Amino acid sequence: MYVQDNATARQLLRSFMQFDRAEWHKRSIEGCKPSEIKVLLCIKRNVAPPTQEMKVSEISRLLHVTSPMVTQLLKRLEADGLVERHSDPSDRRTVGIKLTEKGDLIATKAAEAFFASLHGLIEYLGEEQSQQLAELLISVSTYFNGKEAALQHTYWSGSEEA
Amino acid sequence: MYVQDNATARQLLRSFMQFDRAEWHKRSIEGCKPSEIKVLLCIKRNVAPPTQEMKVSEISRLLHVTSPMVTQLLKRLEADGLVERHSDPSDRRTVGIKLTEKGDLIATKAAEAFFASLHGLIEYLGEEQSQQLAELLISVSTYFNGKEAALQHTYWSGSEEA
DNA sequence: ATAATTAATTTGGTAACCTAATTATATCTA
DNA sequence: TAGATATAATTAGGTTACCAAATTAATTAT
Repeated sequence: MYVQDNATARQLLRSFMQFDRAEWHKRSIEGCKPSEIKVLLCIKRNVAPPTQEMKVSEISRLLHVTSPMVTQLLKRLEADGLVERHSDPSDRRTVGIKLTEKGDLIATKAAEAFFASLHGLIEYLGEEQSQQLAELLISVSTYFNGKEAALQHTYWSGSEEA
Repeated sequence: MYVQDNATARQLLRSFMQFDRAEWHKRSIEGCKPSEIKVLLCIKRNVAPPTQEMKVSEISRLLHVTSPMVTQLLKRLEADGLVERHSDPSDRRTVGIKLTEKGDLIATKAAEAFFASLHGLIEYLGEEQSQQLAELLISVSTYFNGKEAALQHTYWSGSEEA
């Protein structure tokens, strides 16, 4: 059984392993660790216009990490002067989180670096193949993580959660 | 600049993030952690016929992890009775590593689980798309990690290192 | 015979996550 | 409206998967 497919399965597995080791998001930028950069970008891309602030729970949901993890990351970012926390007067359990000027600058630089790298990739693969790749990877995520996962948005998606 | 491509770049980034979170190799099997399973499979797939043994340095090279890491993993696997170490009499600095019967059994089970999951994926995506995906991911790795990376084999590749 | 090299190991980190328990506040209910 | 319940964030402590530097032991090269 599966004799014919074995070659494809092995190729796939090998390609997954290699992609896993690929350094597309493992670099520190301006002294920020990858996980910290993700938080900065998440805030930059998802703040609501009136206050320009986000809640811990929103970041947690968008990045798919627990709120204790978000708290820890924010603690470091605050110590580095990249975000500010203000206790929300309308619900004092929550905290409004906002990028500082410095934090915004680093987020911008990080986004530029990410997109420059991606544009290089798109040039390398070609527009059409790049789009196909994105579609295929979403299908793979759907297959492995169940349908919900593929519908969830990450921090760089401009659109809102369903 | 890059205005047209921005949508593609964002889609790509989102697909990468989602794939990153996909649980295709994050499961423990039979009490073995993912990293331990990788070592077991690496040994099973790459042992040389005469002795059925491997060296730490070979595992390290094939899995792209440092030898101290391999040593640590082997220590746990040995404690669980899944591998055996024999000091090689022809070069007593090195150690021959071999799966025990129990280790071989778990490696077999792990491989079966991996491939069952992959065959499901191939069915889901279709044979042709699966192959295209594998090729695209290898291209992406080449782009991000440099040409050498794409030529290196992982533990499931039946073929030998170049 | 000594120096240099190599293989594996020990030691002591780090990054990125997690769960459980705690604290403070808000909301619901009797 | 007082007490019970729920929710947001944090603190505390643990895990996995890695790494670099130093060490030990054995081999090879001068």
